[in-house]
Amino acid sequence: MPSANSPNRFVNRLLAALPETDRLAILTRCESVELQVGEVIGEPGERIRDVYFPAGSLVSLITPPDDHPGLEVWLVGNEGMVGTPLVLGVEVTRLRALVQGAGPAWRMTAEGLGDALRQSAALHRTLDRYLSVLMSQGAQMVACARFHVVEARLARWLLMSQDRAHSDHFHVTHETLAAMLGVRRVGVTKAATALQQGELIRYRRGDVTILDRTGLRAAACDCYGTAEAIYEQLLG
Amino acid sequence: MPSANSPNRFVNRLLAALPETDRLAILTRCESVELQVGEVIGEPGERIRDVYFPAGSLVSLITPPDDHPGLEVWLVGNEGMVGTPLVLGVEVTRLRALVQGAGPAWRMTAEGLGDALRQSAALHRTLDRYLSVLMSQGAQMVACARFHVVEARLARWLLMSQDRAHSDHFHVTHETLAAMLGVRRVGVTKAATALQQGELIRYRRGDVTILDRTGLRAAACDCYGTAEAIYEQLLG
DNA sequence: CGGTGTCTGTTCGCTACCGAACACAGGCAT
DNA sequence: ATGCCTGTGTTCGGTAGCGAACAGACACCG
Repeated sequence: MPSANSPNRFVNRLLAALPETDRLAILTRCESVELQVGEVIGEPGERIRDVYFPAGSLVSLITPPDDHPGLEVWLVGNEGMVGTPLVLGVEVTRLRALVQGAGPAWRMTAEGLGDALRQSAALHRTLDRYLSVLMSQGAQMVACARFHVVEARLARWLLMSQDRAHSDHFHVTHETLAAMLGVRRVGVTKAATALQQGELIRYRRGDVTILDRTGLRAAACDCYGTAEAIYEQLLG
Repeated sequence: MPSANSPNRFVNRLLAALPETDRLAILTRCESVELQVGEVIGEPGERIRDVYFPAGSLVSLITPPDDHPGLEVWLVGNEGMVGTPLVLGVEVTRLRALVQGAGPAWRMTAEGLGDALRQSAALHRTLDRYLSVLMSQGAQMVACARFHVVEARLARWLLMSQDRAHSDHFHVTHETLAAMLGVRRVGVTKAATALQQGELIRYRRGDVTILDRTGLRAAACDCYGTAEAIYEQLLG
């Protein structure tokens, strides 16, 4: 597991997969930014000004609370991108993009992305495939949110977060997790307590450490493995 | 509300939105087929051979049952298309496509779609927008499956089905509805009984008739209106 | 050093839904 | 008619999660 200052702290897998020339051309259009926890880089109904390719950072895409609390649909780290509607020529989003983990990301303007897509067929192909992955994973999330118990969903979230943040330690409160999973904070506390008693994780005032990744996989729902498999199949 | 043999029984809205010349060129690549209830026109993991543009027919896209019953993610009628991954250059699907309502559809081979996309920028643009709609509606479905009670979700399903089938009468059993909504049959029976007692619908051995559309809208969750609004905003 | 806000733990009664099982009615075939 | 299959209605005990409310524990700050 790479440490916080490992070399691939600045790598985004979508961009890394591109041919050298395309990648360099695209990176010159990008700006390197440091995302901060709690920062909102996209709001439902708003025009998308920039797209982000997270490197060490972690971003939640959340359905806006109509009558319900709110619910994370996708978790985006260095394997993905924020601002996908632009790839399809659509300038608005219906999801809130909330930074969950601080870290670097590559930022590009909407126009920059348009130019890049026109110039690099490889980029276009890669992002199209990524969209396809998101649709499959989204379908999976529907079932996950409907059928799986809080404890399993929490374990899944922690695993995905660890993968994307490239660290076995991160900061997130029960309250925040509850908002992601669409349950009460009490429900998270209960599930987290169980995971801690099973020596799978340790946490203390928002600082979560993953102790036993294998055990956590066993506690998580299959959605974790399935989601990873979908990605690897199309972009691995 | 158009009757079962109304003129737009053979119309697909995605195709209808195209400029005359593009539409005619595309329709020559299409074959008109009659889909039968229960027919499966796509299986998880399989290569997509054909895409379908339903006209009077109705198709459910369902997440495969891993440990759970199974759950409808999208309902596609004459406003949409089946086989969307191909638009993104991906040849496999992870969803089961099950025909819920018999009726006509336009069928095109995978190669035909590829050619059509290359020749008609308008088609490409339209389908890209449609994909964007699906992603937004999918995010909505995650929340709907998680938060809303069976009765509201059933009402929503009936409304969507009515819109897409262009008929206030169709055939679907409680058992089937249970599989769509991811609940037990008993749960559907209970909810359907309530709707029937409220004089919103009538049903008898699988034949459902919608009596009071306005009342049904009130009984349904907001996801109905939201999903329609998303579509209209981008493709209306 | 005490005060204040954040984070976590626990309790209460309540509801929607679950799994399983059984009863019954309409329609079709023999 | 008899029997069978499909579709619907009902019941039972059990559980995961809900809303609300409160209590303790830690951390920072003046």
